[in-house]
Amino acid sequence: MQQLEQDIRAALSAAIQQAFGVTVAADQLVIQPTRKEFAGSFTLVTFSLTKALGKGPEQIGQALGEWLSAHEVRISGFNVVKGFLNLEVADREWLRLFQGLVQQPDGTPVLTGGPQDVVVEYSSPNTNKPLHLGHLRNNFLGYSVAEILKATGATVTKANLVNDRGIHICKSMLAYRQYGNGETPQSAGIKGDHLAGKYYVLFEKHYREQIKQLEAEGVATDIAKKQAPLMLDAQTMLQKWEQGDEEVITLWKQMNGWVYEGFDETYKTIGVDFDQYYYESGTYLLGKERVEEGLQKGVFFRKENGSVWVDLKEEGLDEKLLLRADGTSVYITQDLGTAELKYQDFGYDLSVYVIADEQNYHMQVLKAVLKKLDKPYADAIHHLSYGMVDLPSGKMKSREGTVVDADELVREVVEAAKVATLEKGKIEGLTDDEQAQLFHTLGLGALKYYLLKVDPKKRMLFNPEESVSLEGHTGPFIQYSHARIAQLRRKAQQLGISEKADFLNLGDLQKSEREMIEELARYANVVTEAARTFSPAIVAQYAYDLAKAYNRFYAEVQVLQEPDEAKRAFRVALSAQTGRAIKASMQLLGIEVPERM
RNA sequence: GGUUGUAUAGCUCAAUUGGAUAGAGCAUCUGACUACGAAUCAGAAGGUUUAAGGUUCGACUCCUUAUACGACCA
Repeated sequence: MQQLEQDIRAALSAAIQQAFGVTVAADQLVIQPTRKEFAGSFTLVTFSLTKALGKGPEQIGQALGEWLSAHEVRISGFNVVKGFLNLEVADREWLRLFQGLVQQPDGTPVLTGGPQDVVVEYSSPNTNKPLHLGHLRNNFLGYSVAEILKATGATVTKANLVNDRGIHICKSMLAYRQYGNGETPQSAGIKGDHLAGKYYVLFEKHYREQIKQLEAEGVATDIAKKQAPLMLDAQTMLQKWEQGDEEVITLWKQMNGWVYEGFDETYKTIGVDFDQYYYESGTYLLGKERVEEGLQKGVFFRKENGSVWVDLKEEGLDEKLLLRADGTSVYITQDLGTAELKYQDFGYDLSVYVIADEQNYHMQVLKAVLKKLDKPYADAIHHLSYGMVDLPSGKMKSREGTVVDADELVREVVEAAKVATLEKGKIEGLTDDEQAQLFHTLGLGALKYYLLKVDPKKRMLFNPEESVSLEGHTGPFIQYSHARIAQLRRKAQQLGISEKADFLNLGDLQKSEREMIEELARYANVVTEAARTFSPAIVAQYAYDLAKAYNRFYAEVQVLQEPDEAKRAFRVALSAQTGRAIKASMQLLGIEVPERM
């Protein structure tokens, strides 16, 4: 397709030279896909040529159309509508293109000339509570972007930076020590991450009670928040942690260990993985070294109280704190360390951070600080900034208990898929294990597709009912098309129908056949664009377009009943190729496709 | 207060980056299973693209101002 467009551009450029004696570079021409309501596949916008050629847009279209029809065999027809020259590509050319696609092995990279060594950091949870809906968007985005970049031939490392230290973890630990009675995930029968979360909630509850009590005693709210005994205890615990207090460290290791087991289970269930883990406890010291480096280079400065700052006013940002007066690190300190470590480990030419857009400013600062330090990898950093997920009831707020838990949500979507699938009654003959696997594939397919089809940059609304829907613009709609193709191929095999034939001499194509080939031919463009813009939504839209086009084709023409042997083989092959394309696209989204459903 | 993002059909989202009559899904209405899987397909209806100006042959897209909602920085 890309090649075909290049050829058409070149031909148009030549046509302009011949017909008007003016030179216009091929890549300057404005070419776009022809809109559905007109005949043709490629459209030249001739408005932009009127000045250079000194003729009206319609006149130009007519002249170029005639020249191409006469001189370019691949153009079988044309029509001019106002300033648009619509070009029809010969069916034989489409078939040639199709044959090329069929012969391409699965997993052939789409070379884009983009970055080759990439690190994608995503998920990056705190260890004081379990994953929620917002994390799911992050995880699905990160996994998918990594897969998309891989599809362009890049070597991609998926990294997870675990925020395993800080005041929030101490809160869970403190509450556990006070109220836990030695409970463990095993003894309580709950996942480790949920157990930690339980004590975090417990801390918040008692903490709030203490604040209320202080307020009742006449203490001002902001002071009460700082002076509540639980908060003081948590801060003491954090200091002890930084000093390496044995008891605190032991408890910290124990609780984090539980949390990691819980996370691993969730990651496995939702089908994401990581090649490399980083822990903030292991990078914040390295970050402090970077701060020291900046002081020595004279790009950072120390205030009277001993705190370290960087002046980013020239970059359009403010002064930014890098290290507290007491020498303890802040978030950005650790990020400086992690960036350095990642570069040491992988020497990337692109480092993607999948982080919500509430941290846009923070990420700008990080990049600016690394530039101040003259780090070679500063420009390779890309913040994949995604919008937060809202509920119909508004923002998710842990304080108000409106957070949608990831594990629970996954259970619900799988259950919904199970109910719907059993209702359809099309899966007789599958074992219990196979059925369970299928429900999981469908439920997760629905959820992932729902979260990935929206442009990452945009804030999105999570509607629970729509997220488990199996009809319309959904994951299961696409999965269904794949299952139907798989069924068709099984039948074709039973009937001894070959998928191989000489496609080039089939004669005229049906409209739905031609459209199907055009869709299939777009794949490389789609991957290129998705990689360039870090947008799985583009792939999601494409997978839907494929399924939609196939369903139309399927309704309009007969495949197995087609009397002409060559056409029959072609349609089976077209179906098979569509199945491959759907599977490949969905894989880029991290979504499995079933053989039946 | 400063910086920044968003605003498209009743609802949720698109619009190939400045091109044709702004497209899908859901919801509503109509039609298609004794044809290869109806989780499907075909069709109807639904829009002053928040508002007002501006640039352009041409604006949902770019510029200015205003309004609403969000995020961040104090």
